[in-house]
Amino acid sequence: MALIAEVFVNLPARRLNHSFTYLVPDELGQIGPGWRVLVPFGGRKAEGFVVSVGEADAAADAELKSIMDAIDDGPWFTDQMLAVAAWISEYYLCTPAEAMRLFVPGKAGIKSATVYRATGLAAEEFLTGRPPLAGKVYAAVSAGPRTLAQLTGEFDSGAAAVLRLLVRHGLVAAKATARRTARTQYRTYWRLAVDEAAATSFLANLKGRQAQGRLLAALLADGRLGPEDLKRLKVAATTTKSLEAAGLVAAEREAVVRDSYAGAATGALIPAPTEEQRAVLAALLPAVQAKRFESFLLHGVTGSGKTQVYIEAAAAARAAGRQVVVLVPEIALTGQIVTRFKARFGDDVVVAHSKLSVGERYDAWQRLRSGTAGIVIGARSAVFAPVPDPGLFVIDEEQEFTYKQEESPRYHTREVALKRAALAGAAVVLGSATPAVETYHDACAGRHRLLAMPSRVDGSPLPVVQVVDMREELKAGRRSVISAPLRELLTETVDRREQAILFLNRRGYATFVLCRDCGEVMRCGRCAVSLVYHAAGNVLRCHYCQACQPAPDVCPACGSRYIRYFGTGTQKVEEELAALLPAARVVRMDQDTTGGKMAHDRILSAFAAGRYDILLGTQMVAKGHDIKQVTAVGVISADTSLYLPDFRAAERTFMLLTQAAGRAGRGGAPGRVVVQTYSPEHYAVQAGARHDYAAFYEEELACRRELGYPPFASLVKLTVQGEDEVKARRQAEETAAALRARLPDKTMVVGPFAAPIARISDIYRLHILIKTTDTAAARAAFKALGLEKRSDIAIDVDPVNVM
DNA sequence: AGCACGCCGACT
DNA sequence: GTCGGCGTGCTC
Repeated sequence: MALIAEVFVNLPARRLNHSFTYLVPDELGQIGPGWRVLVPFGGRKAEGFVVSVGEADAAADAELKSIMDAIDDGPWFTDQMLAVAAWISEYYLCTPAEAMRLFVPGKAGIKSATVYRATGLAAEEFLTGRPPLAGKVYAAVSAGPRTLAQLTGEFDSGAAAVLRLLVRHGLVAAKATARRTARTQYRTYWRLAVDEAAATSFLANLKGRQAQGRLLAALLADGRLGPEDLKRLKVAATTTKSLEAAGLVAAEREAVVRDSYAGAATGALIPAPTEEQRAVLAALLPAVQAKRFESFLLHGVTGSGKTQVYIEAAAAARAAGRQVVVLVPEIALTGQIVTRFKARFGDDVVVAHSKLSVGERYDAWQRLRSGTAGIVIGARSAVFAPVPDPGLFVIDEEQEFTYKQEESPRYHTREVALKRAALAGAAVVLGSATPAVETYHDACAGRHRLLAMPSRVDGSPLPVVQVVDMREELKAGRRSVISAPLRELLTETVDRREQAILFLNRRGYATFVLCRDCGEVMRCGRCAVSLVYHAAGNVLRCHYCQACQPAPDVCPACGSRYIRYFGTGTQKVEEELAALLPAARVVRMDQDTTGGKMAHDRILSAFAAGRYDILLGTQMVAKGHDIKQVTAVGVISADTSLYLPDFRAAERTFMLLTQAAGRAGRGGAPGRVVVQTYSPEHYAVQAGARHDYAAFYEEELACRRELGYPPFASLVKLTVQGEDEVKARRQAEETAAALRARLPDKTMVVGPFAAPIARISDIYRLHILIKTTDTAAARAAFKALGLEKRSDIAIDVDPVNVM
C-alpha cells in the first residue's frame, strides 16, 4: 500500500485553503508531519508543508503526483507548532499555509523560478518579419538560461509576451527550478591526515611544488587552517585538492553561525533582587519549575526592575532544561534588554530582528531548533521561533500596538504566545507599566495572575507632571507652540547642564498647507490626505504613499501668493527652539533623521554622551532607553492622539504620557514633566499626570462598557478595497447586508463607512465593523459567505485600531 | 502566485 | 481572418 501525505502548498493565494494529497516516494519514507517538502504544483515546483502521512485507501491514487524532495533533514514544525498554526488560520481567518509560513525564516524555504532556454529548433524563419524584440529576446535566451524577471529587466515588459510566443512555437523551453533560500553555511578547515614525521619527509621531497610546501609547513606549525589562512598563504583549491588526493591533508566542515551580536559584553554584575522583585519571583518561579501553563501580568512602574524579573525567570526555565522566548516591541529601541540578557546568559541568547539577513535568521533559528541556544529575544515575529521546548514566554510592554501584525495574517503576538504556552505547559509573563485595558480586565477576571511592582528600584520618586492649558496660553497672547512653563523648564534644565526630551507625535514641518484666498488645501493626488510640508528640501510629502513634490510658490488652484503653513511638526519645533533657546544644542529624531541602519543608536548615544541638551522627536523618543541626565520631559501636544477617531485614542494618550513621564529623572535627580493640551480636564490627561493607572482604567472601562467595545465585545474590522470607488462601495454594502441577514442578535454590523483615510495610493477603502459577543457565529458567517477567500476584502480580527 | 483557457477589439 | 487583451479558474 502506497504512502500518501497531506500537504499545504506555500503560496500566497487566499483560495488555497485546503491541503493537497501527494504520494510519498519510497526514498522519502522518513517524511512525516511537520516536514517541509518540494512538490510539483501546476507545472511548477513549490514548497509544501506536510501535515499528515498515511496509507492510501483503495481510491484511485494514480492521479496523484509524488513529493519531489525534502527541504530539511528533519521536520521543521513540531506538533505544537502545527497546532498553533492551525489555530491562527482558524482564528484570524487566513489560509493554513499563510499561518505556517510565519514559522519559516524568510517566509519560504525555497525560491522557485521558471528558467527559459533555447531548444535549438531553427528560428530564423520564424523570426523574420517579427518585431525586433523577438530577435533580441531569442538571442538572449540562446546565450544562456534566463528567467522572465531577467528578461523584462534587460528589455521591457513586452518581453513577457514575446517569450510566450517563442514558447508556444517550441523555440524556447520553460523549466521549473527551485533552490533553497537559506541553508547552513559551512567553513572548511584543513588539518594533516598523516603524522608530523610523514609530513616532514614529504615536505623535504617536494621539489618545486611551492604552494603545497607553504600549506604543509603552515599545517605543521598551526595544526589547523581556515579559509582566511589559505588565502593569506596564497594556497588555491587545486593545491588542497591534490594534497587531499595524496592522503596528506583532510578537510573538516564546520557549520558557521552568522550572528552580528556575537561577542557582546558578558559578566556584568547582577544586583540582588529587591523585596518586591522577590515577592513576584516567588509567585513566578514555581510555575516555571513545575512546567505548567500559567500566565502572569507583571504590572510594574517604569524603573521598577521588570527586566531583572524576566532574567531570573529565564534562568529558572533554563535550569529546568527548557527554552525562553523574550518578545520586545521593537528591537532597535530596546537595546538594554538585549545587553542585560547577553551579560547574564552570553551566547545562549540569540537576537532575532528584521535587519538580520535571511542567512543570519536561518542560523539563529537552527541554533534554537537544535537547542544550542536557549533564549531568543526579538520583535513580534520571534514568537514563532522554532524552539522545541519552550518553558517561558516574556512579553515586555505588552500593551504596545506593534505586537499586532498589520498585514495578513493579522495575529496578536500576545495571543499567539499564550496559545503556544498553553500547548507547551509554559509560563507567560506579560510585563507593563500601563497594561492594555483588555489585559488588565483579563487579569481581574482571573485569566492572568496579577503581580504588582509599584515602586522604583532606586527609590526615586515619579516625576512631577504639570499640565499646561494651551487655551490659557492663547488668552495670555502667547502663540508659540512652546508654552511659557515649558520654555521655563527647558531654560532651567539647560542652565543646570541637565538634559531634556521633547515629544511631538508629528514629523515634518507643517501638517497642512492652505491657500488663504481660495481655501485650497494641498492634497495628495493618490491618497485622501493633506500633504505635509517639510522644510528640509522645501517639499510637500504624502505620509501615506511617500510621494513628494516641490512646495508651490503660488496656489495651484487660484494662483494666489497667500499660501500659509498650518499645524506643527518636529521640524517647526526644532526651528522655534533655536529661536527660543539659542544656546541649547538640539537633536531631532524621527523617521526623517533615522533613515540609516544604526541612526537610532547613533543619535541616542550622542545624546547620552551629552553632546546635545535637548532630544526632540516623535513616538520613538518616548520609549525604552533610559538616559541618566534627563530630568525634564515636554509633551508638545497631548491632543494629537486624543482626538483620533478611534476607541483606543484615550488609551493611546494615557500610555504616551506615562511613557514620556517615565523618561524623566531616572538617575536619582527628581524629574519634571510639562504636558501641553487643549483638554486638561480629560481623564486620560489627568490620570496620566498623576501616574494613576487605576483611575484611568476605571474610567476607560466604563466608557468601553457603555459603547460596547472590547473587552465587552469582540471586534472584527473588514476593509473593502478597490480602484473603482462606486464598485467598492457596492461590494461593501452587499457584504454588510449579507452579514446583517446572517448574524445573530448579539452582533452589530456598523457601516460600511469610508475609512478615515478613504484612499491610499489610488485604492478606495471602506470599513465594516462587526461588534459581537459570539465570535464563533461571526466567524461561521464569514466562512459561509466566503469572505476569507476574497482578495478585495481584508479581515482584521481583534483590530488594534478601527481607523 | 503562475499559468492555461477563453471570449472580445485592432491589425495584416 | 490572426494576435493579444486580461477575466476566471485550477493547481493533488
